[in-house]
Amino acid sequence: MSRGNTHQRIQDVALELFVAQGYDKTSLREIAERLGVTKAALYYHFKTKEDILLSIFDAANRPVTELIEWGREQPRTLETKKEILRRYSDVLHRAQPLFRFMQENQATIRDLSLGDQMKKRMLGLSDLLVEPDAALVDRVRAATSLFTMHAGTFALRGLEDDPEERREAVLTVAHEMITAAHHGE
Amino acid sequence: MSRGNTHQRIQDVALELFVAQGYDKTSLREIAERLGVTKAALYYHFKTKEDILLSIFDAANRPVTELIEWGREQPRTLETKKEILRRYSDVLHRAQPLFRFMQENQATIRDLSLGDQMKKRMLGLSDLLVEPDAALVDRVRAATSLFTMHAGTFALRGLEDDPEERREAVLTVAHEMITAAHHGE
Amino acid sequence: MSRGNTHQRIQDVALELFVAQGYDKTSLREIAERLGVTKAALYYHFKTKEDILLSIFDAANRPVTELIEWGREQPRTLETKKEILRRYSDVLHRAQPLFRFMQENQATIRDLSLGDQMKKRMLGLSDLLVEPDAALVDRVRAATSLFTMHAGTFALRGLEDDPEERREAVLTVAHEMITAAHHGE
Amino acid sequence: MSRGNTHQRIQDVALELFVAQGYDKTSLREIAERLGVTKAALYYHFKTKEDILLSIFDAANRPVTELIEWGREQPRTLETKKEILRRYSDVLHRAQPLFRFMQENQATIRDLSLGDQMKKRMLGLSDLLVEPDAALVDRVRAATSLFTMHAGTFALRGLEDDPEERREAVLTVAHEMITAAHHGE
DNA sequence: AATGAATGAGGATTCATTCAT
DNA sequence: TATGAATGAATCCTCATTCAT
Repeated sequence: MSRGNTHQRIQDVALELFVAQGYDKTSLREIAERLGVTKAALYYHFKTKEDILLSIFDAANRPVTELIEWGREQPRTLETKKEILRRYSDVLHRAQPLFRFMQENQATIRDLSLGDQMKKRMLGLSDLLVEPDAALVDRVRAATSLFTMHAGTFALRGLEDDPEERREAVLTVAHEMITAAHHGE
Repeated sequence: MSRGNTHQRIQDVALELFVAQGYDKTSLREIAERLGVTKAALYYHFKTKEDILLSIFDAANRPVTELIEWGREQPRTLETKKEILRRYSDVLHRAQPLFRFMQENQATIRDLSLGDQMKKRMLGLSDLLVEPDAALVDRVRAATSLFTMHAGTFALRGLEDDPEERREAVLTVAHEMITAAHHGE
Repeated sequence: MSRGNTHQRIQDVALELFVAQGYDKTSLREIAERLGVTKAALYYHFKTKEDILLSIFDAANRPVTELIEWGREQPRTLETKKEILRRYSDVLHRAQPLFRFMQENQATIRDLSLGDQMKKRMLGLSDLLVEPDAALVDRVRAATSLFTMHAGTFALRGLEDDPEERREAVLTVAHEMITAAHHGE
Repeated sequence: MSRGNTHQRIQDVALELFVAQGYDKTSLREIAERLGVTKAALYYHFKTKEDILLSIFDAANRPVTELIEWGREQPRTLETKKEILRRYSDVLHRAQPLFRFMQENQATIRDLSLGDQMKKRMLGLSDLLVEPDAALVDRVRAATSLFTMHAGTFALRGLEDDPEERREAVLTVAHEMITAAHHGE
């Protein structure tokens, strides 16, 4: 029953606590206690606290990477762009906790090497949505279509609706933005 | 010239460091050292570390409060809404460091009583931009117009342009969103 | 009664424990407990554990530095060399614990920046005792005269005598060596 | 080819690291990693960390024991004493790393039961070089002749010469000391 | 002959905070 | 208006060691 799943469990509990309290305010003691293991056990599985976080990221980042790769092979039509946003919406919703964590702990992430990784990923996505030499307004539109989806997933929880409905609304707005950006070109 | 302005200087240095490294990773020792005073001196001026942060917020929040109050007295026309976004853009740019800090330290802010304050402020603004019973899409549009401006101020720094130009582009896009939201109603 | 003498007391107790158990095996907890203070108190007075050690060295190294300076201004006669050894013997006996510590913790000292310091000091002394271009045997003799005194102070405690007598015997032998080295030149 | 020689390899790597970094600062993890095995594997071959060190000593100590035994059977002439120093020089140079380790980690060795062992060995050697009831100066001379050789092997590396030449010079000086001690009797 | 998983004890260090002066 | 001295609690991390497999 202890078949290498401790590794997993650490990641799960860690993410849970990181999301609930922030990375800095979550101590390894806490993680260990929740798991019913010693702090030292964590260090058997991960070299550092940062390492735990990185490993979680790696797992959750794969879908985004795949999405970017997929996008690169598509024709750069409006329909493609919409599909990308659709898929990104999916990814976001599937790994909600992680993305919420990223949104709320930017300061921490910045100095954790993750900063660059994330920036690159975002730029990679952006590049699929507008030509780099597009008009400034259009580039803002494209970026905004992405941000809308992030914001819509985490920050708009005030609009206490059926989450699925909200998700669709957000996607609609994002599509509008990308459509405008596309025609601007 | 050093008459009671230590209070000020503490706030300034603190904000600077909070922005640069995050709240959690900034220690009182650091702040004190930069100022050439003792940690204990900080405690003469502020009751706790959190207090320093709160005092900074209070100062920077007044403009937003004023904006909301002003908005409440205006007719709810599209032109008013645009003006609100224009003014909010101003506020954002004038207090950039603080808002950037808020953006990057959401996790910290959340448990610091500031969370609620901020949420209320955002909702206050939102309420000026859409009726609470508007269609979901329109509410998303309104929220997005605000988020766009936040994102545009901090996160879009990759689009290395003349900042003034960028600010205008962002405002343009925000205006588009609020216009759409307004007509949807 | 708490007049800045804690700094002193820390150095004293630390040296005592470092000598008795070695640097690595002496924990800050131990030092603090012996002093009836908190570990944190140590950190108020010294930046790191290494810092405590360094501060002790600085204090004890001054006499050696002075001796070297004095030696540089003397004529390079045999009598001068003997006087140097005599004075060095004094220094050694006055700061016995520290020198014993150095002798027994060379491995530790090596990576603690102290290594170089010590090497330089020994070479400085050596240079007063032989010309750098003297015959190899004579250089060995000079070096040995110094080592004899170190060994004689700490390692020869087996020869359970009156320490003062032993010290004189050691000095005699050292003098013989330096005499031989001097005539060899 | 990997038949039971792991035992050996552990000793080799351990000594190498002990010499390079000191006993305390060398962890079993490090040793294991260098060997490409698990820490647990070390425990298959040795009961404790200390055990590894002891086993290394045992191997290297035999020659000294043999030298002492040989010395006991010889007539106590000056020539014998010189020969003992000559042979000791050999032993020292053959097991340089180990002896260097002992020199630099005396503090550690002291509490590791090795302390007594070493002390006895040194006294055993000493006893071959002077009568226990000789004049104090002569006993100091004898002890010094031994220390010279230790110092000459490790600490005099500053005198960057041909090592073989240096070794001879050191032996010459040691011989002088023992000669003086012999005639003093 | 060796591994994978874990532990318990302890290490140095940092932090926000307090209080007498 | 500040400082000097100190604390208590917590932090991340490392280590030698164990044991079932």
